[in-house]
Amino acid sequence: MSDAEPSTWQAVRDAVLARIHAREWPPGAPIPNEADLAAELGCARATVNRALRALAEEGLIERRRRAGSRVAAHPVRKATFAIPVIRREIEARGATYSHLLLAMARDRAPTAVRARLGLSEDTRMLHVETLHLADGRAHAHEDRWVNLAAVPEIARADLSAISANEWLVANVPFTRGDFTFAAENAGPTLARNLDCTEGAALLVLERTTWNVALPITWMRLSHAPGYRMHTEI
Amino acid sequence: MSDAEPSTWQAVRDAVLARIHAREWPPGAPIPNEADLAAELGCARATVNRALRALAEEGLIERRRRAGSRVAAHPVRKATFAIPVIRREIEARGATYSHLLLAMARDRAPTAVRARLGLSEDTRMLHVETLHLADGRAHAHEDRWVNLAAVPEIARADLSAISANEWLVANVPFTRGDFTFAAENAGPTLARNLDCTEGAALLVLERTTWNVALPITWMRLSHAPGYRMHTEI
DNA sequence: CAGTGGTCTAGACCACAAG
DNA sequence: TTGTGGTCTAGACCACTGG
Repeated sequence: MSDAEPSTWQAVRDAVLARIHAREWPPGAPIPNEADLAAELGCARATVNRALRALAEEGLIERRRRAGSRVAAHPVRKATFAIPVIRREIEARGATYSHLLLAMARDRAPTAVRARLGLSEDTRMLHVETLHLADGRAHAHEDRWVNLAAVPEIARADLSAISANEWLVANVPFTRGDFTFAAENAGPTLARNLDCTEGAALLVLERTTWNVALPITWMRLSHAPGYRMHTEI
Repeated sequence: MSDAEPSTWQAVRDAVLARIHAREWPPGAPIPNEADLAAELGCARATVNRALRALAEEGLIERRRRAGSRVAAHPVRKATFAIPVIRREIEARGATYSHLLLAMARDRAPTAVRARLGLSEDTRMLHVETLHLADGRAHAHEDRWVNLAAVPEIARADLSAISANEWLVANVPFTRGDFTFAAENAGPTLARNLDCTEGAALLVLERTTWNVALPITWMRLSHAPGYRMHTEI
């Protein structure tokens, strides 16, 4: 039959993958149970389990107790984006990073921001505006509101030396985040900051961050025109 | 000390997570080795391994043989986007899906597309233009080139009944994909197709797909203005 | 109720890279 | 060289859920 005893979970994964790709097990079809597969491939059930779990995490098969495993009918492949510190993202491209602290003040957050964070009207917040530069040219504009009740220490940080982005990543743990990608036309202020024409299409990333149930910060990152976010499967 | 015997890998994961969040093990700090942790928490090393592997996959810790595990200095959290069949994405929002086959013809692909796929100039390709609709309103415009040498059967498919997107997902296995997100201003043609103003900012997704080394298809999906892609960590 | 995946264990060997 | 993670095994029990 197949090759001699795989016995490593990667080999089991590849064997299953091969049958899926060969349409021996077409989309929607059931896969033999772990015990049978283990017997057939000559390895322990735990090894098969490890392989099938990996495939399930990739979205290629679906597993349910008692119901067994089947090939995903609609292979929802998952693309994963790394959300790094902006400085490191820029330096990874071989460019030089710098940033400008455009504004920083305690203020009352706009209703939309408070709603996102689930905060009441009178919560004290810190508003920080930062321009991130790559090789001296505008890379992205960051508009951020920080919940001072959750992170009072940031008021004493020198955000012109370390960007708010990096300070928060290094100093404040978070457990949950919420991301939204959108495309927006540059308004007059953003156009000036990003040194681009008004109306240019910008890739905008909005992020809300919590530590368990405690809202930490809301951020909107507007990238300069031409920015492309890339990933592979 | 800590709570009584976790003994489940999620409990081990949470215990480690708690110490990381409490800065007991700050970013960059080493974590005890698996054997020690297992002894301390009163469980098998395999259980600790399972927990630490999960944390490593999330990007919260870094593991290296012989060097041990340490808390990630720059927690590169990973946001994963599901890339579903467009019809299902729309139906999941409770809207009704439909699509229009705008154009379909054998043609020579533009240089840029051929370059992306690594194909020679005289490769026969199928060009398909599709408009995806949600509740009858334009959702996204799909511009697609399919490598006929890899997928000859698609020439006989009725792409007005099943979108090329869905037909390919159901009928052609792929092993590797390449994604790019960008923001672009709508040109006159796209503006007409998407029923929006010229210059509107569009979220554009480009995707190239291979089966092992065989190029399958290149696609550009331009979403109507206002579309937001969302994910959580 | 019973079959399937989910997990834990104890022990073992291996591969890799830091010192 | 040697400590650390990576993995496999055989056996066991549990949790969930479909019939």
